[in-house]
Amino acid sequence: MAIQKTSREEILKQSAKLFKIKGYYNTSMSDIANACGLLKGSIYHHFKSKDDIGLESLKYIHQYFKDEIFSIANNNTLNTLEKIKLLVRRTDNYFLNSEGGCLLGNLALEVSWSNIEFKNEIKDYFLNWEETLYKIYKEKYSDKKAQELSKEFVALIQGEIMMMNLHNDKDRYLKVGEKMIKLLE
Amino acid sequence: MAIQKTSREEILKQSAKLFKIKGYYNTSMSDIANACGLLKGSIYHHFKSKDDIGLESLKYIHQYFKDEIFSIANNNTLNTLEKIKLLVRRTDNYFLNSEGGCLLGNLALEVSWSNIEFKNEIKDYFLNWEETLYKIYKEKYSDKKAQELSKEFVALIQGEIMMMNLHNDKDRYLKVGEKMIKLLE
Amino acid sequence: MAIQKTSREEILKQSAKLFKIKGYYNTSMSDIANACGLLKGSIYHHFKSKDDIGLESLKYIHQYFKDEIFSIANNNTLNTLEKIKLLVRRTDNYFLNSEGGCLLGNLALEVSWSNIEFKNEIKDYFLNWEETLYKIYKEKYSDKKAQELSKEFVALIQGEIMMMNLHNDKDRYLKVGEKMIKLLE
Amino acid sequence: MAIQKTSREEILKQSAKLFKIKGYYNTSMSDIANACGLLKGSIYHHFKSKDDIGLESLKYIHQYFKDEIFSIANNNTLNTLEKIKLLVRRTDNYFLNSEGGCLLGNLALEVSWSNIEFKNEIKDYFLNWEETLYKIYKEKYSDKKAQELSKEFVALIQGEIMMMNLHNDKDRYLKVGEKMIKLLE
DNA sequence: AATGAATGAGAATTCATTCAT
DNA sequence: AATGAATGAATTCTCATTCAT
Repeated sequence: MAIQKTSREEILKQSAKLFKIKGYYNTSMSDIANACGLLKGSIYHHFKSKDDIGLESLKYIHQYFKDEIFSIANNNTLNTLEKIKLLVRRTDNYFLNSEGGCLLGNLALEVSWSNIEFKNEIKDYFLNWEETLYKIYKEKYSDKKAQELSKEFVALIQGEIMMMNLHNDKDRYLKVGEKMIKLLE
Repeated sequence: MAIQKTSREEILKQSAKLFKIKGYYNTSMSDIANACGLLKGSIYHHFKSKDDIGLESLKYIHQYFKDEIFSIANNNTLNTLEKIKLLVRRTDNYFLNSEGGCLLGNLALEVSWSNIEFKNEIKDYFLNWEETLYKIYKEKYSDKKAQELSKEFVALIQGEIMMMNLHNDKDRYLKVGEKMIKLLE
Repeated sequence: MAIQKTSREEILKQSAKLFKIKGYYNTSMSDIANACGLLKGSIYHHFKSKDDIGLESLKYIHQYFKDEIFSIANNNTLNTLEKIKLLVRRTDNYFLNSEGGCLLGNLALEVSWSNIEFKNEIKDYFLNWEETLYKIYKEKYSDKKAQELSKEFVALIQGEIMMMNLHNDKDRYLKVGEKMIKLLE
Repeated sequence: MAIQKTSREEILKQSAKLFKIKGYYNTSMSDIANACGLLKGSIYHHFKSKDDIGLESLKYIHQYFKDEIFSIANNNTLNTLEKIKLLVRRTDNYFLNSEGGCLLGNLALEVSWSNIEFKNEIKDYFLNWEETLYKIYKEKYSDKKAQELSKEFVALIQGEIMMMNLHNDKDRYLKVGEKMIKLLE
């Protein structure tokens, strides 16, 4: 997920991982400090609060998706099928290789009630994702159909990630990607 | 003052609601006691720990689904279409009228890593749900197709509940029910 | 230790046993109720507080010693040697057959600082014990020697009970009794 | 406010004192914190639990005895009589000048049933003490007699400390030391 | 006498945060 | 930047006690 540049980034990576697996409220500043090889107090050199880390880690992952995945829709050097294939590959790569699924999705249910900033970041992320798929499906489908497909796939992916976490089985999740591609073949 | 103020079931109802909205770790025993009009300590008369309440509330909602929704698949007085329509109506009724969506789904991502008993209860719930849909779709579709549809709908419903919570918009969620019915018309 | 007459006595027996083994502060009213097959609340029908039970259980065991052991010194049907032998037999019987040693001795160090009534009861018990031995040794030894022997044996017995509890070995404790007898043979 | 207010050792000293006087279960973390001029929570910076403090305080006092008292047996610059005299002086010094008698002895009866680690530390302490006396008495007595004397004195000292605490009278306790010395004159 | 729900104070422990060094 | 001692509020849980039934 990019090379480590700063301690700040390392902290975000480690906390994103912990939040995803253990949940936001169940992850303590000690857990984060431990994971980074720091002491609790030292974290406050980089972030002003736990909520700050929470929001920044959401933004960090969101940015990663923007850079690596959502940008594909605007890549004019690829045709429609190539776009969706690349998108699926990159998405799978993230969700399958990083333990615990989707940070923004996992936190959506836990924190969006209590922290409006978190909720907005998460909403924004999913809207960006829908928009990305919409742009790609628009190349072959009607506006209405593209709208429908993009929204449904985003929801379905989240649902299947939940099931993948529970049942330790990647098959159903992978089927979604295949289905997304098939519709553009 | 030894008059029974609160039943075990009332505590489960209140905590299920709180867990769903605020999350498990972010809900304190004080929150639960407050919601029940009791003092913190009094809760321990009914449950031996917070985890006990957590597990029992999952079981309580799971049982509600078994009784009210999953049982529909075995109701021989209804035809296939009537079954799915009743199931969708009852499901909508629960998810739309109780704030915060689906307890088992919401907690799935937050707690299943840290509490294996919670995870097993949640897995079981989703398997029961899939089985229910499978039985109904089997009446019209092949085994394979019925399997696929049931699993996909369960995941999709969870995904759409997540989106409904985020975007405060019931339309997408309601579309899933319509789609479930249409496939059996 | 006498036949059960009342629930009250049963509660005292059970709490004496628990206090001896677990300590006073580490024994809860629940523990006592459990051991008696009662519920917590029911105990308050018989005793007005935990301290009440504590004090009464000390008195109960003290009374048992008065009746069964300390009275031996005044029994004119026995000669000196018979007295000490009976006393040792009865003492051994109590300390070896009831788990955990000597209630009054065990609690002496734990509670006498915080509860003056407890402390006085325990002091009285040990003074009665010393006096008993004194009377017997006076039959053969000088006043001064009898004083010394009685005090030393009481202390030594307590020390050896402590060691018996720790090392699970009755030999050293039993030696004290033998020594007590030998001095009067 | 991050200046070190209290060292680990200071906490051990204060808790050893409190445990000795009030008992282990009757001493709260607040009591300990108060005695150290800290807040409850701050103690956890130094120790991970109350049991941890309990065990470490036992070890701390045990170590003090090893360093200051038990080591005397191996001091080849002293003759037998000098050894026992120094040992008695140092022992008296500890038991008479520190309120409440002997930590390990006081806790022996209260906690050894419920905490096996405590029990083992306490057993070890008394075995070390016996061994120390054994080595010294061996210089003048037979193996068997030395064994007997060492064990008896250790038990007797504990018994007399209990009586000293109860009756507020040091005379009996001091007699034990005199007796220990007389046997080597 | 016994029950069992409720109380309220207090227990041990955790946690986010601060700050002098 | 990092440390680590300290804070103080909050958390889970326990306990002795009360009292209507």
